[in-house]
Order: sequence, then structure tokens, then C-alpha cells
Amino acid sequence: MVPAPHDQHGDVRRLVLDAALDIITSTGAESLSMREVARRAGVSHQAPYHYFGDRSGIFAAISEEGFSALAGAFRDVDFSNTSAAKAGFIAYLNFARSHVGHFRVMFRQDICGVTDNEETANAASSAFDELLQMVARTIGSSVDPKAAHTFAFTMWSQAHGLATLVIDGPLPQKLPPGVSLEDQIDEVINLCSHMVALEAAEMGLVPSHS
Amino acid sequence: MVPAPHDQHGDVRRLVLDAALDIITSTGAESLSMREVARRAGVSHQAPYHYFGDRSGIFAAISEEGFSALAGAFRDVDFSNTSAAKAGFIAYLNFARSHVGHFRVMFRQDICGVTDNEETANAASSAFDELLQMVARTIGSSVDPKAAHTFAFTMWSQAHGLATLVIDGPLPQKLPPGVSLEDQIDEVINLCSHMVALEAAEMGLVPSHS
DNA sequence: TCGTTGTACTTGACAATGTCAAGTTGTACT
DNA sequence: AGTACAACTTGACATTGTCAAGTACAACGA
Repeated sequence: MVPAPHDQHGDVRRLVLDAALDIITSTGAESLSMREVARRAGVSHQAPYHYFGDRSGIFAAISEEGFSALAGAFRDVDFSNTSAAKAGFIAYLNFARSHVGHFRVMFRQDICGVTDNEETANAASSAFDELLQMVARTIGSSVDPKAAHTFAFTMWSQAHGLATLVIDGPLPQKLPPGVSLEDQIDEVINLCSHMVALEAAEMGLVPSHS
Repeated sequence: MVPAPHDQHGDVRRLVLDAALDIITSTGAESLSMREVARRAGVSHQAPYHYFGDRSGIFAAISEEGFSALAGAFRDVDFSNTSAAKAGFIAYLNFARSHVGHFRVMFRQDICGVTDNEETANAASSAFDELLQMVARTIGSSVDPKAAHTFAFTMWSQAHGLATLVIDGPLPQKLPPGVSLEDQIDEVINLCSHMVALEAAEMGLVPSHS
């Protein structure tokens, strides 16, 4: 007997995506199996294929969702109590830690190239645009685009490296005695922000706050 | 010492490892299959199991090799023509780009936790020790260990983020018009090094060069 | 009212994969 | 000669990704 197509919840696509994110968050992208996803979502092993085409389709959808959420996180950054740079670093790390499933997939071109899927590419682009705007807030918009790009890549590298090392890397195991992970993260972010501020000051730019 | 079995090449372990690295470098860790590895190495589909126990055993071995090579790369850094910080950044990026297969595996605790395998953990520790020594060269050894750790994590984040974004991330697709990837990388490394130098100077420390 | 079209799934089948179990072959040491 | 062990091999099995072909229902035009 085939169950009603428009079931009580209805949104199978969402169920599948959430099941996939659950698996990726807890055991990594490597161990995501289409059939396990389907099982958790309570549908047949082929239902996910209907929505996502194949395995990489699921990753592409997650990646798109991730970049959209990241763009949103950048947009919602509150600059009132701290420097733009520090607020940005905190936002990036918060995003990564609260979206581990997405984060693990977004930067893995082996399982879903950003270029493969047009919607994913667009989401990634708008996230990058928000990044550039945030950089403009830090070093001003009068700098030439090349320098702005270099600054953006640099700050992105700092934030991305920290997030990666915290989530999947050995950083939490290498803490100095008596220092908690949260404190260590705070200190790294402070140091990064301070460096950025020093650099901006040397360039003769006025940072947006202290 | 160990005489070749009925195989003229002899070192099957090495063959298997190289085949695995080939696959990971070209198509990513996701797509590594034990049977494909065995096929490329010209052995039965069970031979790799004899040496590595299971799939994650191969990843653990690659990770160990990677961390050892990274420690070696740190040790061999030539500080004579540039600041310690810049030399370190360049070494890290060179390592990542010339050991893509290793690099893709080393920081993926979902496929091989650093803590799982003792030898891998040791290799990772000695790489981290070399990092700390390099930091000492940049900011001096008189700073207290907590601050040194923070500095190390910060520089590691910068280098690691850049390497990740270059190898697997969307950075190469987001270059400003008229700028090559190599130039962009150079500029980011210069900016990072300069920031570190500024910070060290502000802390009242003398950087080891210019 | 009937047939068509489309969506949202389903069941079934197949080759490939990870891994356990059980050989087989050569070498080393007693 | 006999035992032990390393270095593989062949065989088998459940699970996986994915293709192919159904099934059920809803919306639409004639």
C-alpha cells in the first residue's frame, strides 16, 4: 500500500535535507548515505533522488543553503559594540559552529564544486559580496579594489582557518594548560582584529570603532 | 632487509599508499575506494587490508606521513632572506600545494581523527612543536607560553585558511580582474606577514628580519 | 466525463563497494 | 622436519549509488 503523497508533513524535501545535515554534523560528509538519509526521513530509498538527482545534488543544495545563510549572517552583523573586523570574525565563527553540517560541505569542491551548480554559485557570490562590503566598513571604501580584495582574502583566510581548525582540526587538543577552548578562540579573534586594526591605521584609514 | 615476496616491486605498502594519494589528489578523499586502490597498485582487493586494517587505516597512515612532512617543511624553512613569519607562511602554503593528497586528509577528523591513531597523534604533535619554535623566532622566546600559543594559533589560522581556500575553496574563482592567482597569494601572504610584524613591533619585540 | 499530462513518489534490479572468513604460499627459526 | 608467521589471495555477504519501470493522485482541457 502506497502512503498518501501529500502526507501530514508534506515537505519531504526539507525532511531529507535535515536528515542529511544531521548525519553530516554528527559523523561527517564522508559517511552520508542516500539510503540512510531516506530511512531517517521515513521515505523510500529513491525519494531523495526525486528532489536532488543524485548524491552530489544533496551536497549542492546544502552548500547553497549554507552560503545563503552565511550571506545573511554577514548582513546581520551588529557593529555597534565592537570593530567591524572583530564583529565579522565572530560572525564567521558563530556561523561555522552553528552550521557545522553546512560548513563541512560548502568548501569541499570534491563533493560539490561551487561552479557545478548555478544556484550554489550565486549563493556563494552574494556571500562574497557581503564580505567585500564588510571589508569596506573596516578599511573604508576609498581604497582601490585590488587592495580591498587582498584585504578580504586575508581576513577570510584568518576566519576560515580558525573555524576549520576549531571544528575539524587539532586545535582543541593543543590548548595550553589552564586555557579553555572558548578563551583561546576569544584571544585569537582579538589578536586577529588587533592586527587588522593596526594595518588599517598604518594605511591611514580610520577604523569604524576604537 | 625484508626480502621481496613473490613480487618484483616488493614494497606493496608504498604502492598502495601512492595509489591512494593519486586518487585523493585528483578526485578527493570522498572517492577513494579500497578496491580501486588495490587495482591501481596491481594487487588483490584485500592486500591493502593486510597493511592498513581498514579504510580509515589508510587515511591515518597518510595523515601521519603528512604531519611528518609538515614538521620537516617547518624545520627546513630558510629564514635568511625574509622575516620568519613570511617564510613560515610560504612554507605552509608550499607544503599544502605540493602535498594536496596529504593535506586533504590531515585535517579531516571525520575520516581519521588525529587522536585515533597514536603515531598520527605523535606526528601531529611534532609538527605543532615546530610551529611553536617558528613562532618563537618571530616574536621571541621571552613571551609567556599562553601568548605564544595564541600567536601560534593565529598564524596557523591565517596560513591554514589561505591554503584551504586556495586548494578546495572558491578563492581562485573570486580573483579581481587582471590579477593572477599567484600574485593574489603573494599579496595575501605579504599582508599577513606585515600584520604580524606590526603586532610584534607593538609588543616591543624585534622581528628577526626587516 | 474522459483522457492527458505532470508531480510525487514507490518497488525492483544491478554492479560496485567495505569488510569478514578462510585459504595459500613462501621464508625463518627451532 | 616441523612449527610459526608474514604476505598475500579467493570467496562470500550485506550495503551502497543509481538506472528503469511502475503506481497513485491532482489539475487541466475537451
